[in-house]
Amino acid sequence: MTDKDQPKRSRRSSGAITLRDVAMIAGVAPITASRAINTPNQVSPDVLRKVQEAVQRTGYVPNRMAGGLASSRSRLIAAVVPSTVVSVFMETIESLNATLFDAGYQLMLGQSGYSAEREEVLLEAIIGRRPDGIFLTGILPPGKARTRLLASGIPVIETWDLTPTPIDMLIGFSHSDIGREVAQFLMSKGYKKFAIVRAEDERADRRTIAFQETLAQHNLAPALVVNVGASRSLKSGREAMTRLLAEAPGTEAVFCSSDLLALGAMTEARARGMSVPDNIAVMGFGDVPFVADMVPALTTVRINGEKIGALAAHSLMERAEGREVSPRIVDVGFSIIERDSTSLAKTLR
Amino acid sequence: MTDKDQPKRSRRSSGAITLRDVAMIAGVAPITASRAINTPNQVSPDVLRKVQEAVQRTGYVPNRMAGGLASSRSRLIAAVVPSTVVSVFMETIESLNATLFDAGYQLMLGQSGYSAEREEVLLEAIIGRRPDGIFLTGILPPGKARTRLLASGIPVIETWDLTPTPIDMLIGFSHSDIGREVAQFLMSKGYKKFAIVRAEDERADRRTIAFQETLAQHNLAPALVVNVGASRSLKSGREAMTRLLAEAPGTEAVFCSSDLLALGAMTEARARGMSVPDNIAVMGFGDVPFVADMVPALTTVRINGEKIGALAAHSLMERAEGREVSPRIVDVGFSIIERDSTSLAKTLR
DNA sequence: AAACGCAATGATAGCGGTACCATAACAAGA
DNA sequence: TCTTGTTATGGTACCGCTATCATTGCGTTT
Repeated sequence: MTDKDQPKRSRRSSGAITLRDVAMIAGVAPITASRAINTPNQVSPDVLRKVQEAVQRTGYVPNRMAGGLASSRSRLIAAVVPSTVVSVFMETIESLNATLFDAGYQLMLGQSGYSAEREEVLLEAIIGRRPDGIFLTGILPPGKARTRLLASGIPVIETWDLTPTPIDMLIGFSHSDIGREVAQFLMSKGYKKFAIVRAEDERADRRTIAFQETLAQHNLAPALVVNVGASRSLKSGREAMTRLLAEAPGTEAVFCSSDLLALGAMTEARARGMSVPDNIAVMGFGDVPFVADMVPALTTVRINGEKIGALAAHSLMERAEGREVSPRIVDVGFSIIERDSTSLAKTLR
Repeated sequence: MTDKDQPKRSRRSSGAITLRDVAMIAGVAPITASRAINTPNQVSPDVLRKVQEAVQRTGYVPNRMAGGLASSRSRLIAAVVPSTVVSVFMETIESLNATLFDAGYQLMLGQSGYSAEREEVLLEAIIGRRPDGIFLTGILPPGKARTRLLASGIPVIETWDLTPTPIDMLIGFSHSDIGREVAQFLMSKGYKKFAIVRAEDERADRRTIAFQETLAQHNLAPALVVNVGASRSLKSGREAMTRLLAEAPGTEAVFCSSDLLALGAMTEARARGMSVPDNIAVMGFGDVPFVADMVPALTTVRINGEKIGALAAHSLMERAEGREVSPRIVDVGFSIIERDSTSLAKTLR
């Protein structure tokens, strides 16, 4: 009796409670039950109560795949990050996800793994889900993936960078500005001999170039650049510092591509009996939460990842609901957080 | 002409290329085109070629919502994490996602934010998407959410803990074992006066209890326990160390609930002119990548998060494809990684 | 030659919702 | 009293794909 008491259910059915079941129990048409659930103020209080009771009793959970198919609104937003373990990106994802969730959207997560090839397959998989919006960490260079995305008509938001020609929307900041302002900041502290520890990354490239240009404008020698490749680990920072001290022992200040690299540089300096900042100043990028409380506290560049996430969520939802967003390009800027790792070295005072 | 040349397309259509379009161009029935795409060896080489050409020309991307609805297989896996910025969890998510993606599955990410209430809403939203599987960080206590999940019939995998009564499947390790073995390890190094720095968390609780029991079995005084509440930041670690040194100045070794807390404890100790491990030993939990290369390198408990993620992915996919998984409960264990922060203190030698 | 098996293709009917249009009941304005 | 408008409800036809069950054609078997 328990197994066969619903003879009308086709063998294709998933077996779960459907809107039809709820409607039947409530004694209304399926479409009315749908309205009671989605737009309660369009139905009479009596119907509302009956439907809610039926939902309670059955434990009905609407099938969003079906709803999405019927309405061409998936209430799904896709986000692409290079890696999920880099917390500087995940701060943004966390706030993106939280904002979306509160508005009834779900987040799909994709990892591009810093590879263009993988990113293309990923984007195809994403488009197949028909998300209402796509969040990209970084900007998408011209190519097949970009064309696909453009053709899909899905709202896209690129982040973490600035370009005059985004696919659609953009929330970011200028890496050139950062390079320039960091150089100016360090010069203003009295340093004159610089080094840069950087990862192999197009954005780090632009920061480096702007940094060097600024030095040149002030007639200072170019900074020694140590490229650590794809690795952004603390260990790479230590190795970079080792190379740096060998090649340019007189370096007074080091600008690192990430806080972790900076932490590595500081660790190596200390391991060699040097003091930060008394013998060498170190500056990071990202303002990972814990660098504020280390000794010495790290001077770094802070990006408001939370703001990027929340703004992106709102923009995407606006577009998903058919409204236009303006401006399409938002520069959220950055701030240099001055802490103890860049006090003017005693020996130079 | 460009706007009106498809008079048969209903105004409800999303306007995208559909399987029907591809089939028409290839000159076959929609169902044949579907087979050419999904099970190519079921069609003739001639049909296969024509369909592939049509897909190429149109840039067709199958609508997985429709496919999922028709087949009751969404090829979607949902993962729930307390927070996305805690890299110890994200290491698992990264490998889970990578494994799933290679097999054609997508990942949906939800943040429970350590709150039971929010988790319940989240699970309802997840069930609405009809994922083929659900990955949970931690185990779900009895309650409404657990009942719902059980009723949904969706394969569930709980992780990061061990219990004889999982909802469905479980991949984890024993926190009691950790507490015991860490105590034994530290005792074997010659330490006798201990402290524990812990977050407010049921799992930390079990580690603490086992730790204390082990001390008691060896007739040692119980460890001083400093509870830092919900915060797992470096700053909390520093504050905890401050309290600890005030309340139990003779402490020889500290076991911290996370690597970040351990890092904070070490920072504070150093800031007070103490040496780790010469004056006090510190041990962490999690083996975050960078603690191996700090000075001193941190002794910690390593969980193979990557393995948990990959195993979970395979188990969930097995179940999604209708096969059984055994055993249902897997203990992946843990390892104590001995580094420099727990060498026997000089003063005790 | 009849019967059978098998591979390739197609027709049909959903999956579980919502958009769109129709209808009924009743209040308000002319 | 007769429109007209408004509110609440329902009927129908899809959304874009796949499960299921034909059908066709052709080589094999006996």
